[in-house]
Amino acid sequence: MLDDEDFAPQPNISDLLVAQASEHAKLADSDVAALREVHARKRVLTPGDDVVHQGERPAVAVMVLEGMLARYHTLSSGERQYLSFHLRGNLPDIQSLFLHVMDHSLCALDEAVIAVFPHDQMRRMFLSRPNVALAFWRLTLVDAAVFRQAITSNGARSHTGRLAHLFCEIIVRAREAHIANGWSCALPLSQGQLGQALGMSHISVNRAMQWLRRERLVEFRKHKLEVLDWTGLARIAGFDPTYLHIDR
Amino acid sequence: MLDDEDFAPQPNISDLLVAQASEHAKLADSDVAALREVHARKRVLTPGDDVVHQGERPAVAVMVLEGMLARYHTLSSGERQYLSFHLRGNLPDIQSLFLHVMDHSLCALDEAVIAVFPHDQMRRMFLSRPNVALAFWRLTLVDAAVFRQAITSNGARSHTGRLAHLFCEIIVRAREAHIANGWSCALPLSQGQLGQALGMSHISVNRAMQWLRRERLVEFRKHKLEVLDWTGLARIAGFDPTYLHIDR
DNA sequence: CGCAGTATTGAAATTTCTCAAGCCGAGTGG
DNA sequence: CCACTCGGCTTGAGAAATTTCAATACTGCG
Repeated sequence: MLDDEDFAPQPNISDLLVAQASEHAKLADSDVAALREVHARKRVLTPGDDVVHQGERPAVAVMVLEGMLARYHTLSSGERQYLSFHLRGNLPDIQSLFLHVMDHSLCALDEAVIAVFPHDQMRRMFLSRPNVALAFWRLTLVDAAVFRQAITSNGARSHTGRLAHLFCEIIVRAREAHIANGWSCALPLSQGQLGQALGMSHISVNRAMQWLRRERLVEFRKHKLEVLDWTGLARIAGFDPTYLHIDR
Repeated sequence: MLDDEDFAPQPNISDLLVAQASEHAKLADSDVAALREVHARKRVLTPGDDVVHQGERPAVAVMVLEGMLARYHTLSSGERQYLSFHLRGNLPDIQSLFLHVMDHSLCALDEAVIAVFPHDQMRRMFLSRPNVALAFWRLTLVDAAVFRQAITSNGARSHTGRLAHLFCEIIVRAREAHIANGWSCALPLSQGQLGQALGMSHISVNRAMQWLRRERLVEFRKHKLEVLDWTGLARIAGFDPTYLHIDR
């Protein structure tokens, strides 16, 4: 069977991991070498596949290589609340290294490919290479900042504001991860799922979407997001990219 | 002027810091010694005082000694969204060590006392004592888990569910921090502020509160929370303490 | 005592959700 | 190639939840 790499070159796992860490701390050559020592397995997911489930105690952590993953809570009612979305390079369950039982689940939203790292290898590396630990720590801190924004979106923004804000965040992060095409990128979510992320019904999502469309701010069709008017969209969203901490 | 300690013995700063770190990682004697080397300043706050403000680049991090602090976002409209509440022992802006510009503010909710630690001392310690770094890392991960719950509360729970959930979280954390008195503890928030935390109007908070009261689940008067029926409250809230990761 | 901030109440205005139906496009099997 | 189905999108309208507005208590404090 042919590997994807024959068609669309996938980033090398180690390269991506090093790139990710380097965004968050100044690494010495020895740090980079240590990172390259980490042994990863690749895994392909189909839409809806759970990587880990709420309550489990995983022994591995993953990095997104292709496609999109999401974290979500399952309420006792069975209702689902999406918590965050994860693009190439993200490590959406790195916290499981230290928080042993999962307080949420992680699933694939589309056809996705992930790299799987054993916990013990990572832990060993963090103890021997404090710099690397700090890099990944910072990465989890940015995660937390994104959660904070979501609280504010769900708590204080209008429906259109929420949707616009999510679109802003996704496109900025996609561009940052070099998986955007100018001002458009993949966003494999239905309106129903958007509702489960933003705390609104799919009907409300639909109406907010139409408003953004009528104002010629964004286009969203067939799982593809296209920002038509960045300035306008960011204004409606009240979007301030500070919280993504793309500086260091 | 008399020090508070003459009346209500305040925990020693170093002890509290060590206790906090020990909850999250197994520390060697040398780790503890290093922690005790950190030099802290004490600071007293009055209700409403900001410790750091959104946009600033603090050079220090703080730990709560007495009273309660809160993180919050300020929207362009001027509206405020509370993000989290912090009790004795919490380090509510430790992330500022690595995320240099604050994406939110931190304020005192009542008369509060904090310990102030210079960033550079902490950073030095983290590099020389990876174990300690891991302990504080874990602490920020629990923080993130609490944010995730807040997303779900604001997004998917009923009004009474949200209020009940917040109450559950606060009482559990207060008991954990040994600042509760059985099933009651301080909670220096007005109904309006609760609304700004839970994404609902103060009227709705009032009505949810009355419902919880009528059901004899909780009592909340004069900034004091009293849980009358823990099981009932937790059921209404859909509260599962897993996310607080009080295990290790 | 009176002020300021908070809590409470009722009712109208508004938003949001639910329900129900129709539509559209992609994929399937005859 | 077309009819059919399924899922997701769209629309409208009534029901329900929520907010806003307005007025009235209550409380601690100077």
